[in-house]
Amino acid sequence: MTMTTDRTEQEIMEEAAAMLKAVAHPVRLAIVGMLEGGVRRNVTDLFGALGLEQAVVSHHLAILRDRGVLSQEREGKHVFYFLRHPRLTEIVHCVKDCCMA
Amino acid sequence: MTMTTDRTEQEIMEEAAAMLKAVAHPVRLAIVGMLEGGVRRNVTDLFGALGLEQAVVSHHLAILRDRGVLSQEREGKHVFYFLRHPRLTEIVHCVKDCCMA
DNA sequence: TCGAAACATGTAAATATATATATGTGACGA
DNA sequence: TCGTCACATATATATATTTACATGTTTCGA
Repeated sequence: MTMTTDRTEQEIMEEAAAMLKAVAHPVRLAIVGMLEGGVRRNVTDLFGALGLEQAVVSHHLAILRDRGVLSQEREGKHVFYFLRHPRLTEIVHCVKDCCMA
Repeated sequence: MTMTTDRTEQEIMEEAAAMLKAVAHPVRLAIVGMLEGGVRRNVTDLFGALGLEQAVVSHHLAILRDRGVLSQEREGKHVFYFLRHPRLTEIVHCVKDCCMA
């Protein structure tokens, strides 16, 4: 008899909220938006486009990675980041649209 | 010559992140989920269904109201809450799905 | 108009997050 | 193997959020 990890609704809400919290920051929201459509971008690319310091962006990338939003892959000297769940850009569009309206 | 309030991309991201932050909490995520489809629910109804104290739920409702997520309307002794932007439940579904996967 | 029902707000302590800056580490080429 | 490019992590302080609990306000019916 396998023990399925059926989380309670409350546990699911806690995990979902934790992931959402990771995205709920202006810089991190922008990063997620920049990775739409399965795009992979390295740190230099990202911090250049964002106009922020490298350490700042690395810090935010670490938060997104640790909370399950992003994955990373090294290619030589560069580390590329991409969305673990491509659907997550829906959140960016939805919240931006709701803000504008 | 009318002065259109064209916010910078950064300002939009800040507003969007602030709204997202309001939703990024297990209790508030649950509340938003309970208001899907234009449903209106009063405070007694909500704190009963959530199994939480009245003051706790009122506190979270105030955060959601102040950040533009919910609207309220009084009807006699009851205050009904509902989503200002019905689309926001998309966020609940999206983040829950991504968490499960 | 008094009391109770329904809801809101205030306060304080614990905890988490943000921001800035400094330093550390891994990979590659000369 | 040494230097540098690309990136990660550490640390400290400031600020915000969470949580719990107490108290305040509004509305309606008796």
